[in-house]
Amino acid sequence: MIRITLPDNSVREYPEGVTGLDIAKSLSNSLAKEVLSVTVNGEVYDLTRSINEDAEIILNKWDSEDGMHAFWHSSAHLMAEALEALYPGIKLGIGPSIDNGFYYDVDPGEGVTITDSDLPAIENKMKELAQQQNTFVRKVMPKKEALEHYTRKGDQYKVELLNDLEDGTISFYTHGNFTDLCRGPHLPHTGYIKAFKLLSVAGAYWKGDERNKQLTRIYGVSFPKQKMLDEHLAMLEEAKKRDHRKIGRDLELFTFSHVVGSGLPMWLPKGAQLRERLEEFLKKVQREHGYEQVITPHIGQKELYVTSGHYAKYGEASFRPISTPAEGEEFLLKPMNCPHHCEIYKFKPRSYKDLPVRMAEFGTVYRYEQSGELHGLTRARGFTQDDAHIFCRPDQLKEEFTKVIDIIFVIFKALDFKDFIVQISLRDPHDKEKYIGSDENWEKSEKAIIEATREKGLEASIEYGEAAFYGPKLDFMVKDALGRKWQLGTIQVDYNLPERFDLEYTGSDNQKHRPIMIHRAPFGSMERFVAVLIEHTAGKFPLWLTPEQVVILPISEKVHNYAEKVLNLLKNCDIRALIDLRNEKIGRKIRDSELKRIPYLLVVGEKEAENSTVSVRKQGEGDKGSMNLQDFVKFAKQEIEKQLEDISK
RNA sequence: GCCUCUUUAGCUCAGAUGGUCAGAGCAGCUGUUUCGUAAACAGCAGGUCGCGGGUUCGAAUCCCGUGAGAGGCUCCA
Repeated sequence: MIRITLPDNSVREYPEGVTGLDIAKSLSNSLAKEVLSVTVNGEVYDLTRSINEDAEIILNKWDSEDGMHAFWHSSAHLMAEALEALYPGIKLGIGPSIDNGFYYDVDPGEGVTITDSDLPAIENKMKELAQQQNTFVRKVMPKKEALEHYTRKGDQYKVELLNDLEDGTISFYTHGNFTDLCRGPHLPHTGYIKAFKLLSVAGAYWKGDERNKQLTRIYGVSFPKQKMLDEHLAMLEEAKKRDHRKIGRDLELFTFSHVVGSGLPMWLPKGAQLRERLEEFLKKVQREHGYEQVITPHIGQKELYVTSGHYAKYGEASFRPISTPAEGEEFLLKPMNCPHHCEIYKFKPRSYKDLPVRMAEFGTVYRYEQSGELHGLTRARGFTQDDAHIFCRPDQLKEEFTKVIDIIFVIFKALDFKDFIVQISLRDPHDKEKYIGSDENWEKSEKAIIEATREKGLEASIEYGEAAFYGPKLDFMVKDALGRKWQLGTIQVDYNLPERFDLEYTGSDNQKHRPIMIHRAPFGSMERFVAVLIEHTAGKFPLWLTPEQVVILPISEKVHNYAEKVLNLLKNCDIRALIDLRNEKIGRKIRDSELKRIPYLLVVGEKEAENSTVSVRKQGEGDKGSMNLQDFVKFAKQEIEKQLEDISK
């Protein structure tokens, strides 16, 4: 007998070789129906895999990631089985579960393409196979035998995968006629997979390397119940409605024109207003933190970027240089602001007493992003960074770094971004060639970031190989409506540019010293930040920020005079108000204003005009009853002022 | 840049197998209506069907090229 410890710390005895499913059944029938995988001493097992020693176990249902991933992973196998049946000779790459479903990368063979229109047929085959309720059987095989098998089969991708694996740990899963190299774990049988949908077809380079062949990736998602699938698909539809590209058009915030060029956003009046308000807000916070605004030109000599190292790294993949007609001098559209700021630093000799120097600029930059990468405002070719560079002494580095974290917190709190991910991006220790600068400086800056992050009590993941080529970064990522991660705030430590631009300050010892640079952008870029803000708020911006705060809706022409009076009063109190004088019924005016996400709607008719009142509606909440006009003005002003106070705290 | 898909009026979309297929709703304009809390009624106007070639007696529809967009991959100073 072995001793099994359950999550509530109770201990039960079972015969050796007992399975997770056996244990679930012994606890309750309903549990046995819901459980999907079992975690045994920290390792996730199939429910049907025997447990041979004392263990602490957790039975994973759909509500746990380990349960869900077993489900999706098994779904990927089911799909692969269907694909093998429908496309003889198809070769399989990898087929994992992901955050919201699963995919399989396949090579359908020369001249065979799988398109969206083929997905229903694959789904039908999957349905048919799922109904057979084939059990997943795990088998461990020596590497040699496995290699022989796949070599014989001509499955070059699996052979490649096998070559990277340690012998002795190689497991295979078989269900029905389908066998796959796989770590597992899997569901007991395919019948668990009751509801699924194949979502899209995409190209994906083998092993994520663009030098390799591009395989066909099929994405899908599956659930234990049809109702859950329906809800998930409905949720995806809802998410599409929050897409910043759609809301941006509906609310007249920004637009693109293929005549101007792809990836070059143009801010419409309301969007420009919104953006300027955000910029003013950040400027104020930065002033309080000792920053000074600077302004630099949109172009710079090519030499500037040769010096900075950017030209060597990105020159070939950038917009081509522009040149002067007479002299043929080459200039680049600036892809970043730091070299210009370095030159401002050099404007005069600096003393250790002057540091830190904090130079801020809303700098518009242009980068040649690959055409397939452009994505609304989140990935554009022209965008404005809320950039700043801090030039400081080594002894100031950590404090300056943590102060930047504080600013980012102020911004995120002000705009109610609660779910952000913090990522420390370090260099790839196996590929140091990609980076410039000495090992010593890299180690110093990586250490500084890790320490500052720890001192701030931030839970950060460490990603190797994600650093900028000149230094490590601390990134703040936020997800969009469809769960895609975008980097917003970023802080980067840089020892390299000061060296390359030969930046100096005179120390208390009267010797020349090298300052350290911190690059930072709390919003990241105005474009990307506004995009994510739109998707988070669904266009319902906070009162202090929204371009139109109050709309006055007269019921008929008879009260236009009174309505105009209300408008002027609000405007005089610096409330952004507008009036709807259209010859429309009140229901229509309300609807249109609601769709424009205007926070307050003031309905005024003859009753209101007589008593100097307004009938107040709050967006999304309906009728709030009538209010004295003066009282409403006071109330609205107070609410706006309170918001502004709160966000600057 | 690569893979798959899409591209018809400002927006959302109809337009089997090429032949009154250039349409609808909303928005716009003009009238009528002066109205109490999420779409009044009527009329009018709007498009060389992304662009350029080709096949055909005939192309929105088929083929080739190209632009733009979507979902991914790669990339992201």
